[in-house]
Amino acid sequence: MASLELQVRDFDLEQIFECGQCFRWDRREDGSYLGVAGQSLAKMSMAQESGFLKIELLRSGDGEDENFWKKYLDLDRDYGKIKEELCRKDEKIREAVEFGSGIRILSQDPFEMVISFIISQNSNIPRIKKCINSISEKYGKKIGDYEGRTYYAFPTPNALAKATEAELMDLKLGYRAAYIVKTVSIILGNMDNFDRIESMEYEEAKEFLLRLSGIGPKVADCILLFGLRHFHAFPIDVWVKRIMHEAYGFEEKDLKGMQDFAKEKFGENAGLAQQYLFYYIRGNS
DNA sequence: TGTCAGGTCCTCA
DNA sequence: TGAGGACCTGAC
Repeated sequence: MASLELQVRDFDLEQIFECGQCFRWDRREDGSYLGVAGQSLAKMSMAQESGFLKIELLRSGDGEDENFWKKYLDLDRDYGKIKEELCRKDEKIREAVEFGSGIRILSQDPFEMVISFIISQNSNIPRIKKCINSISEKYGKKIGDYEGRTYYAFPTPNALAKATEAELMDLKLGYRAAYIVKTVSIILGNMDNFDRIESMEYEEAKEFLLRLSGIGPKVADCILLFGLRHFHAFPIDVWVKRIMHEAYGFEEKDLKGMQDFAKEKFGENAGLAQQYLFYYIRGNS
């Protein structure tokens, strides 16, 4: 079994995996995290020597080498500098940054993000995780067994195209089943565009996403931030509404005001600011 | 048992 | 345009 040791800064496994950006990692009793990324199954823990992350590659997908994990964990970005800039903005964001100072934005697969965040609407994290695991088990490629459990990769668009609405309803996706069937069909019909979505500008990518079924402004911004690395995307969910009301006095309906404010105040790092604020309000209420 | 959860879509003024 | 209700399901 291969393993990697990577030097990390501004890095906290719990904060990264519990800040709501991903649904495929589970905390173990010893504080390590076990999960699937791409076609790989891995276990992550902090090495005794502080500042080193240990990644045990329990099953490794083709080409998913050290560079894959560096990109996945966004290790080449200087979060220290970004945090410093954000902290200068005001007292509230400074508190939030200090509270979640080890958060990093993962670089996840765009298609997986599309489906995962359609599922996330009007739901909660345990249920979202269960639905994503069910979909992966039924339509994804088997990765391997570990400690008595079988792990599967998230399905490709072609594999998920085999799913019917009734089958997805059986997996307890509820009314989101119809959205997924329609969205997968639209994506497969526009594969040329979807293939180049990672190189699109924010506005073009968002416009494309909003044409899919079951994707509104909030879900689109989650996909843009967590799957397409648009760091200024500022997803506004109920928690962000809450903290924008408490910290900055916005009416909860005033989404446009919040977006403009975030763009103006946090600029190109609005998405990371959103994660700090989100993690802070969830951890303090 | 009822409420609410990381929203979107549809209808109707 | 924007407000308000419907929508699957399950954790709490």
